[in-house]
Amino acid sequence: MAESAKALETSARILDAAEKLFVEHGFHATSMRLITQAAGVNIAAVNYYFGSKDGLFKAVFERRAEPFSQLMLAHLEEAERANPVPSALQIVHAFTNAALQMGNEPDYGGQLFVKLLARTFVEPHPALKESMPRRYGEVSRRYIAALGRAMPHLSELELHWRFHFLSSALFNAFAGNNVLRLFMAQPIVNARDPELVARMLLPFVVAGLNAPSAG
Amino acid sequence: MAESAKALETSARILDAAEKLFVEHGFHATSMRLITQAAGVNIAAVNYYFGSKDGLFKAVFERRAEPFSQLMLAHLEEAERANPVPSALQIVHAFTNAALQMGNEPDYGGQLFVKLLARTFVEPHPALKESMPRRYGEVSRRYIAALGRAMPHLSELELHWRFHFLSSALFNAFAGNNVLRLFMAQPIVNARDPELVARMLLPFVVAGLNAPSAG
DNA sequence: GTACTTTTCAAACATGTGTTTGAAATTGTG
DNA sequence: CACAATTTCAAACACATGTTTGAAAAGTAC
Repeated sequence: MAESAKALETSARILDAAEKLFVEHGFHATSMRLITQAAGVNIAAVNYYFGSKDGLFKAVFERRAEPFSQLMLAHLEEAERANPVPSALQIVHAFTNAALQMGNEPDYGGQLFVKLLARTFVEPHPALKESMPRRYGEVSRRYIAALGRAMPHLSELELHWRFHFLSSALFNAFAGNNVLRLFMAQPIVNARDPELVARMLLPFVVAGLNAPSAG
Repeated sequence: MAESAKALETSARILDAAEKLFVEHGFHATSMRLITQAAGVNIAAVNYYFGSKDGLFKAVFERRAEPFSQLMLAHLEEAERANPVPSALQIVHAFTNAALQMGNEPDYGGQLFVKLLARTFVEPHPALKESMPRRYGEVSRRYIAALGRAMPHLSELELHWRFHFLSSALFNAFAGNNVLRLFMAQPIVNARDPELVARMLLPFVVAGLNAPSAG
């Protein structure tokens, strides 16, 4: 039962390298040899510690998933303590602050997890099908409920749509997926600076949330 | 120089199958054998007609890129004929109508191209680095300019940000990237119906565009 | 019908993939 | 120290990958 410091360090190094490479190139385009080489460990170490490449991906995800969900909840609860019925702006702030804090604290893996989430939206991985809703189901419901109190003119269904658009916008923005870079040779927006993204995005999504019903 | 009907049919079948599979599984997770099997052609046919897998991807993209950019331009120009200074709503309508029309006309490949675009935002392919800005640079500038006339209170930089958020939201929405499906077991939003998506999305993005400056 | 080009095809190519093996090295324990 | 469990490692495994080959088939032109 000896979990030596060295062993912990090895699996952590693998997780760090894999996280970075999965974000950069995606799951399929990242080979085991690339990961283990970047981590400076033997190629067999991944299977030794995580069973398989799929197991590694799941482990990479789960290391950040719980802290981030707790961060999201904590910021929402803080907003609700300050104001029993927080405004759309305050709710979005809770969301973005969670993402920004995740990016700032090195222990949470920088911006990487948010980027990984954004990637996973368009490239879902079977290994997450079960664990993610279990972790984020309640968080999502809490945010949607808060949005419902802030915008009572919207139906339950439309609230879900708004939350859908909100998350999509936030994660894509923070992930730095620069749509314009595909469309224009030299886009003048700098989608890499999270603080700037948050400042630019805020008025957009808050106004979107407060918009009248589609009817 | 004989371009027989059979040859045209073969390359078209490859393009159709590849387009569908690239959208479904992404570039790296789609093998040549899967493509050629789905198209009912020999595996060597891809290299014969398109040189390589990368060449095929580029060809898949370029078949739809020009029609879609022309559709986007045509709808914007139509809006500007009806009203010299179209509102944000009318500009977004031009955008969404182009996407919807692309989805409805079978000759344009259904919704597939929009989905492919959305995928390519997070998983850029080197083969498109040059051709896309050449095709969509002017279209983007025209839309941004139109947005600038509709919202004169925004700076050039902030206009680019708004257009960035707008395109991101539109493409992700139409691509059916269901963020909520990763977060909740049974999301009640149906992100697969383009008409419904457009109706739900419209008030959100229009209000977002019209929002006051971030200052 | 013959000569030529274009297209198809099965087979093989070299290389990359995730994974397993079994022994060596290291670490923890009595 | 000696014994056992844990961790590392080079090598090999079986298989999948994109690509190429060279001959057979189909099509075109005179």
